[in-house]
Amino acid sequence: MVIRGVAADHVALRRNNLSVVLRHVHDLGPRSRARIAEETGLNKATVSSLVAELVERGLLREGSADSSRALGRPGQLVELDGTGVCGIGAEINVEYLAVVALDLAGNVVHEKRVPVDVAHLGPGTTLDRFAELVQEAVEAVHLRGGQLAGVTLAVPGLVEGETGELKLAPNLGWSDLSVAKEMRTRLGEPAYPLHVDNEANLATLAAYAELRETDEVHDLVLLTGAVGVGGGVVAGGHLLRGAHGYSGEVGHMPVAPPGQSCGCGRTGCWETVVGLTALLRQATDRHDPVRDPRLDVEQRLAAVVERAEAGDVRTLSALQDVGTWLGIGGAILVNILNPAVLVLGGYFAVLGPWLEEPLEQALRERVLAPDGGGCRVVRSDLGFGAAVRGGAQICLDHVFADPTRLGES
Amino acid sequence: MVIRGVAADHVALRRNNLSVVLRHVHDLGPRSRARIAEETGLNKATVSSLVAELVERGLLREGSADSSRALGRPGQLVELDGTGVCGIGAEINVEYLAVVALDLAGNVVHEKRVPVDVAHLGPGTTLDRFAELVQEAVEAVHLRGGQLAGVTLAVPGLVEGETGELKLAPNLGWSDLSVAKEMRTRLGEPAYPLHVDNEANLATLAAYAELRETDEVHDLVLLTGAVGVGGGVVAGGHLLRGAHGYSGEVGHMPVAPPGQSCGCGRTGCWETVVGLTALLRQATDRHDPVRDPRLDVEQRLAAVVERAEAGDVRTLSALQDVGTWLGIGGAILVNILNPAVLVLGGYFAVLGPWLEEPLEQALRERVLAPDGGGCRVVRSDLGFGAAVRGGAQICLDHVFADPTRLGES
DNA sequence: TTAGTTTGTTGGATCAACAGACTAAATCCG
DNA sequence: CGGATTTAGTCTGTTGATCCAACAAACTAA
Repeated sequence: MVIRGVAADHVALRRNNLSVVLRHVHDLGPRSRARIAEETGLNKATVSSLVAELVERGLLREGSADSSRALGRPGQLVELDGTGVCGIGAEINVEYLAVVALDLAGNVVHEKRVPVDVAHLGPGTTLDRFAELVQEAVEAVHLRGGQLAGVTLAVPGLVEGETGELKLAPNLGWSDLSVAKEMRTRLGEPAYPLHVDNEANLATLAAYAELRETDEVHDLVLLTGAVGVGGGVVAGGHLLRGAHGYSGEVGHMPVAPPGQSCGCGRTGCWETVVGLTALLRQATDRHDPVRDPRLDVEQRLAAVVERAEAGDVRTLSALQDVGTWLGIGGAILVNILNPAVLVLGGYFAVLGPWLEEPLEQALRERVLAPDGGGCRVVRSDLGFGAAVRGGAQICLDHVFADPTRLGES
Repeated sequence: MVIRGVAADHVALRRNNLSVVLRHVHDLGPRSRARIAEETGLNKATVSSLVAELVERGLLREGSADSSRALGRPGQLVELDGTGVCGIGAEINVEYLAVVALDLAGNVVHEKRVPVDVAHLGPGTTLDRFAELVQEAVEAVHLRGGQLAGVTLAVPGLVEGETGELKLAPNLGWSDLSVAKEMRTRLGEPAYPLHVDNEANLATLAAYAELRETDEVHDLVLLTGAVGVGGGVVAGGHLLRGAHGYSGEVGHMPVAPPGQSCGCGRTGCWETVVGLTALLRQATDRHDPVRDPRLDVEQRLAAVVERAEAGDVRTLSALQDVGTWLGIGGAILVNILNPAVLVLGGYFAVLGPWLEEPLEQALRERVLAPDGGGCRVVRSDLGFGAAVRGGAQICLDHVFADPTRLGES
């Protein structure tokens, strides 16, 4: 179906086919008009017309001649014109602010990350700094002569779907704050679309975009390990947001034996056995510098990796345990959602080599469907920049879905 | 975003708008052409043309004059013509075979249910009987002069999405059986579409269709209580199937203390504390006739209801416990999926009045989002006929999505 | 040089939605 | 009672997008 449930006319038809051609070239790479026609089922003449409009709008451009075919007149390659349009993703997190601008081809146009102690700074000052960071990126995009498709802000907390209000961000100590409104004011009521979304959701979208480049995957679960555990779900090619945007809260599944108390006030939460804190508690002594939360996370993780590589028994045993617990909770998710891929992000990705074996074993044992429901475990290599990429990606997705939206406004 | 935008032409445009008008009349009831035009945004002339084609195809019909408006020429009401098209849903379950035929308006055209001990009978004989049951329904539809949109078979087990093969049905003791193929042979290679789907998934669709009649709900979770526990998820208006169709296996979440051993071979599974067996174990003595699995489930449940109503302390305490455990597992689902509604089906619906209070309390305590993520708990009143209704519904949904498909074939 | 192949464009045909004029059928009001 | 007003639905012509078939262009191979 063209457009789900909405009355359509010539304009919608054209929009749909523009989107089909643009996506086709993006997903499958440069190719001639004739080939696009053959592969999409559109008529050659129609493709010519669509390509002309997309070139006009600065989304496609004519490339070199196609010399790959032996016989006949060679085609003129049509390729994505990345430079014309950019999307921006920006993130507030416990220890840093970050921003990235991607062009339509997915290339990084601008990138910045500053360490910030958000909890100490408070919302007002943090958002001031955050707005400066975003404004820099906006200017960088304009300096390159690109159009801005939109800005998406990632926050580590519950974001109300309709209003974009931040209901609760326990790790920041914030609650009931309209980040969108505050930022719009600070950015001078900008004309471009500005959205707010959950950090794990956006990281999931980034992982999805990356996986799709090589695989035909439309169902995945992302688990990001930090102090807590974040989760995101793509089901049937759509990000699962839930009725009010509060989906993906996997950290507090009551699967662990009552022991350590959790930040949420209960015991037995999953993140008390798979969070970074849990790993370090088990792998190190109290005064081990690796436990020091004032140090940079990446450096502390590097130390753990070093010990694991050196064969340190206590470290390896802790990793084994965390991997198994990861599998116990992961099996719940796989049983409910049957994803094609379980993506490990955050610190799980860094320590993946030691976590995967016990994790996969636990999955095999506990997933009801044969062969673990066919679920693969992969590590995301986007690191801690996944959320900002996903935020920028979501802006670009709007352009791919409706190439006519830009240029007019 | 559509999974993959498909190239569209005039025909697709027309199909889309036919679908829009048909759905509009179905969802919002009889109304004049002028009103349809106003509400959908289509042109008056276009609506006239679309309605004419839908009448031609036997999906809509002209009703009486609309006397509701005070002024001006009264409109001719256009209403759903239920009689023209039917969908059939049929179910194999542990204790019975069932079938229902629904017309486009959702009215029951034919219905039958026969008690059968499937595990004893074995696949061959069971499918023979099942085919007879379906054939009767097909004939009933033809006798009424209706076109058959399709048949969907519900089975209590894991159904592989692509092939429709039944991988594993522990409660039937079946595995790796191509139910679709077997049934097609027995039905004489019929021309109508024949699909196989998981019983809980189809029950979920039925609940979704029912809820949508009154509410704007697009995210829900269904829990059906039987010996085990089945689950189904609708997210963003789409049934969540997972990569291979194995989604919704909620019964084996390891949330219970290790005690009773589960049919899957492990201990601690959710269904060992919320399944019907668990309730009866706690509420009754060993030789209580209510425990006798040879008796009809509905009668045994009626006895439990009677004792609860009479204020029997042991029964009430058991219900309280099951309700709490239902909430503990339910909270996991609500945290992951953030549904607008949690629907209780199967025996949970029957005993709902006693389960809901402890269930809702557990949800409030354990769901991270404020106010339980806004999730309501409701009882389904479809009883054990939910799956067959959902199966018939799914056939009709295809007609609503593409009203041109019928008539031609 | 010529035949064969493939690309991309052109002009006409088709089809569906749209806009506005027009007819139809009711109520309101003098 | 009859004209004004209001709303419904149809009719006619226009617009716009795709498709089709023919054709010119560009290249290879013999």
